[in-house]
Amino acid sequence: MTSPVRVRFAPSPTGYLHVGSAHSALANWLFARRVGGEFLLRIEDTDAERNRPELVDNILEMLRWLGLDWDGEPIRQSDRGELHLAAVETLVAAHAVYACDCTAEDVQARNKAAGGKPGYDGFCRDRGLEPGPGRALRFRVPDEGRTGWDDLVRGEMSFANADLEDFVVVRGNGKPLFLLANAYDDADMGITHVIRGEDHLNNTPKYLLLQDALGLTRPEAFAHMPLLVNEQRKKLSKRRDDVSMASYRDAGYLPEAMVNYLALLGWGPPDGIEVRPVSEIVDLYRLEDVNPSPAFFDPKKLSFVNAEHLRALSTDEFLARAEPFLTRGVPSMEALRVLATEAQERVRTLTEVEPMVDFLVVDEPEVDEDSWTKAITKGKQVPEMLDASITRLDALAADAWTAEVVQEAIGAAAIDAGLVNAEGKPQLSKAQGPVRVALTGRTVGLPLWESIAVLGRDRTLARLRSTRGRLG
RNA sequence: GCCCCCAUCGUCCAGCGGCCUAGGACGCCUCCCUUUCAAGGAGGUAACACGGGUUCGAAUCCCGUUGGGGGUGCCA
Repeated sequence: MTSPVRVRFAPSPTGYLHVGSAHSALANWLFARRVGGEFLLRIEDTDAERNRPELVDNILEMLRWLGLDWDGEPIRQSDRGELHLAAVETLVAAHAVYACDCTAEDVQARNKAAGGKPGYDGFCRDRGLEPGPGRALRFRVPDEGRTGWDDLVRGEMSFANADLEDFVVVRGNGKPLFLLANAYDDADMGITHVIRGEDHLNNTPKYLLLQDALGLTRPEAFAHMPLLVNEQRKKLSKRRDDVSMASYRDAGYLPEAMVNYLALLGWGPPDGIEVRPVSEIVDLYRLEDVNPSPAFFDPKKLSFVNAEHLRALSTDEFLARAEPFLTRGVPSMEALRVLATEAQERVRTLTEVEPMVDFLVVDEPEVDEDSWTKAITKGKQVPEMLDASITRLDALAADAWTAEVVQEAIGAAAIDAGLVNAEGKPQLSKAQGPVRVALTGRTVGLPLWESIAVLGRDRTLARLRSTRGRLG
């Protein structure tokens, strides 16, 4: 009987949660949820210099937003200092580490003299220095043999010990380093599968050697996830790529769409259906099926996936999600509901809802210059069309103001204005241009008749007259 | 430099020795539908990096080359 699965996401609060870390977190979460294991959170905040506590809040907030719920309380690595120190004692007692007082400059100078090879040269290995202030502790890496592991994504992996340098485990100030804290905590917390980014691949043999030296149980397996890269094929970096999760949330992306898209990076469902509920992805996702090559984070496809999820929402749900993005005012729910399904079909992000419905809440529509040029300045029979529209619509009773009636009126106006085709039918395509710009300020938007119906008789006529007035 | 990883359309994924004249998706292009824009429908564009093996047979296995990336901290 194998032990129950337990995985962890171990972010370091040195930056906001970005799509790359979220991708790793997701792989952990999907794995744990499918097999009924535990998904733990461990904040790796041992570097006091670079830690920003407020970033922990951001990381937790974004994980919650994505729906990647974790089990138990987040563990702070900084609370585990004593355990790490005890582990250091074990290493010292076992002679697995030795003291070293070389400075980085010393090492570099010797390397230069020796032919320019970077890395530690083992200078202090046999000097028998006593551990003490200012002296780092280095791990005595075996000269021979290989250290390997089972990698769910990449198969059997192994490194020659001879290629590993004697890495530092404890700083000169007595503070244990990431490698030690990480390897120790994973074992101590009973982590069975270590799922992380490929950038940790080179750390893994050191990690394993450390656990061996401490007499700890190694994880059953690892999974080194493909890196997410930008269009230059470089690892996504928070510095140059603006990939913070919060910025996507604020740009109107749905968390389920983000999760869906992230899952598609390095993996594809067996039935080829890419856009689907997260619950289905939980059932289908397999680390064994993850493609090990780096994947480009494609905003265009994210956009498509988001649009699909947006359309799958019920009207009420769509409105609820869109509401926080209506910063210029929220039209009445009755008004919104009429246009909601139309808007839902057209937007790719929630931020795109506002420009489609803001004509309902502003006093005067903001006129888009290009739209004005296109439909008014360069339009045909514009004054005639506006005049005819005003006449026809003004003739309608307020209680007969429906999309159907409005459509008929505009059609009649088009005929009045001479906008007819060979068969004498109104050219609605041309006729609606000036009217749309007069009412919404733009040439593109939601279906006009419905928009007019919702805008109401008074405002519609007022805007048409105002625009007609501008033409002189 | 050294170590390591990766290598199928522009992008993501499928393919795990014959079903491949390589499939799906995004993007892009054309057409249809149409009150604008979308959505939808129908088409189209486009890839196995290269060279050696292994095999009756290779996109699939092995080796090399090339290319890309990651690591190489008393950061995580």
